[in-house]
Amino acid sequence: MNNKDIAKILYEISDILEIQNVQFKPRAYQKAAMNIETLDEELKEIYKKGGIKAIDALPGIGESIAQKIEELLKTGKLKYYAQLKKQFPMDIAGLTSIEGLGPKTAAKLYQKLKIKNLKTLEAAARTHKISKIKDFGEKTEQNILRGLEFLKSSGNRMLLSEALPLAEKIIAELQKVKGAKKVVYAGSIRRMQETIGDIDLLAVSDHPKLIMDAFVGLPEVESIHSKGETMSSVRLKIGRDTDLRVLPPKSFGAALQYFTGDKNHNIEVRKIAIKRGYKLNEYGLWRGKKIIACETEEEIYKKLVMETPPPELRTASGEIEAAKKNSLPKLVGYNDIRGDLQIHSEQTDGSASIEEMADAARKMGYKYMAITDHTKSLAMTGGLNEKKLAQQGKEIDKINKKFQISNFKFQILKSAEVNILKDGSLDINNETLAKLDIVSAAVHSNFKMSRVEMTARIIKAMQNPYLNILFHPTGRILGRREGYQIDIDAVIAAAKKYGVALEIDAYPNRLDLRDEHIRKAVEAGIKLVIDTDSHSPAHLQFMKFGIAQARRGWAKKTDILNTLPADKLLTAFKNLKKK
DNA sequence: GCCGTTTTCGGCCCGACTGTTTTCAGTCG
Repeated sequence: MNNKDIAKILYEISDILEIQNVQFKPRAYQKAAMNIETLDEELKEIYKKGGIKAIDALPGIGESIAQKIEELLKTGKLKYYAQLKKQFPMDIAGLTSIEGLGPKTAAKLYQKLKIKNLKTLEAAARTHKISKIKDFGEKTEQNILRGLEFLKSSGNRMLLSEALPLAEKIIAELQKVKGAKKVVYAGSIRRMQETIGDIDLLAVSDHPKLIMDAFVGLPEVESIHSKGETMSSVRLKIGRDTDLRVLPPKSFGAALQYFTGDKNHNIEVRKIAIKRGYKLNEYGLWRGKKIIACETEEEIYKKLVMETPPPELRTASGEIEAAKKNSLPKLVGYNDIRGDLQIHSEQTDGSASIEEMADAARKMGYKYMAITDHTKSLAMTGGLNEKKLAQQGKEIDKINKKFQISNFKFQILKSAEVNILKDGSLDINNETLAKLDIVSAAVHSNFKMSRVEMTARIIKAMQNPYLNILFHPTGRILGRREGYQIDIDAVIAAAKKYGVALEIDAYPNRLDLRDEHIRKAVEAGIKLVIDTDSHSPAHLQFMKFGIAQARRGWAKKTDILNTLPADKLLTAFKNLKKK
């Protein structure tokens, strides 16, 4: 029984308690489930080490839920859950994945029509049995059928790199509407989360109706979920939902605050407001019937006696406590990066020449970049061997000389994405590695090793005296694969011991390290780099996603080595090795 | 059922929109 299984059961208990109109408990179970999902250690392990006490100590989990987890870990079953399930034996998670269908509706459908899952739901909707139940009608039935179609056609969430340009395009169209003073994105896009469910937009306008009409009439819109004076929700043709809120100009800051933080952040902030005798909603911070702050986010947070957390941090994971103590970190900025340390050329699997990539990097305002082609054991990319790496080095020397003559103040660093073999050795000899400016390495094969073996393999590679950076340390690909099993704490400890920096790979479907790993690395005091893993000039633009990832991991400028000028960067790598 | 800068007891975030009915429950973010 792993964390996912346990969380799923707790979510289901929450839903059933919700159906039974139990007060407060649903939220408690939901919170516990959410916290369990984000743990990076298995409850099984935590229990083995610290027993029920250690489980009880986890946030959102108290005596009662801890006991239930213990029962699940020991027996694989939970009596309390089985009892609840007897009354409501339907697939609640499946049924409630339909937009607009919640646990209570699922319960009614079960009680009236014995609907247990999506299959029986569809059959009932198609034969018009649903519209005949009391409290249900024609529209509800249609909405259920539409929801079923949507589920069949859509995948999970979209990448930030897909959502951001789409949001920007819609914003550009809405800004043309008469009376539109401001249109911005909020929600998970403003937090720069790695994946996005819905797009949340905010507009400020004195003519809300005009902008709402324009919004639901956009060519990208497929259908309208709801349309009101201040809020509308649509489904786009690409199968994604977008919500727009229109507010009076004065409420802009309050609305931005309200619609940026995730649910947990907002709950926490509103609690603080209540404690201080206020009420906080999307129109402002209220004392009684009087608004005392609303125009900017800063004045609202200030009235609550705290700093304004950067949007990327607003997930109730410590930023509120830090903001109260004025101890929020000064995060690495979107303009702090001076060079990109993972770039591929056409000599392996890139699409452009070294010089073309360098031109693109200079246009980004960088002072340097590293060419990191694959090495020989990655046969499918035509990986370079020792001889070809030496040749590439000579070519780089020539281009650098040319740049010097043109007074470009830009340097190409010699590097490589060296393969870590199954036994943890590198596939390029040390003599050749010694001649590179920076040595980076990554795992590209044998992904399915056990956690113990994979961790040992990577740590062995980190012991190589020439290794400077471990690229995309977990190997995960968003929407495709989990990543290999590693003990991230052990890898971080090894990074510290052997003077190796860890990469934050900015490629939109990698974003590897993950935010919580970055945070651990920062706390452990190890150094990081942010690279794009570019295979074409256009990919260099991905840097902002890597920086966002670093920010969500609480990384400061000083934690990120490629915020340094080239000479200091190379010295920093050397110094890491001396320790 | 959880939690603690009001608290080991008494609180627990907030509002808009829909659908189906006539005043609101359910859902969503």
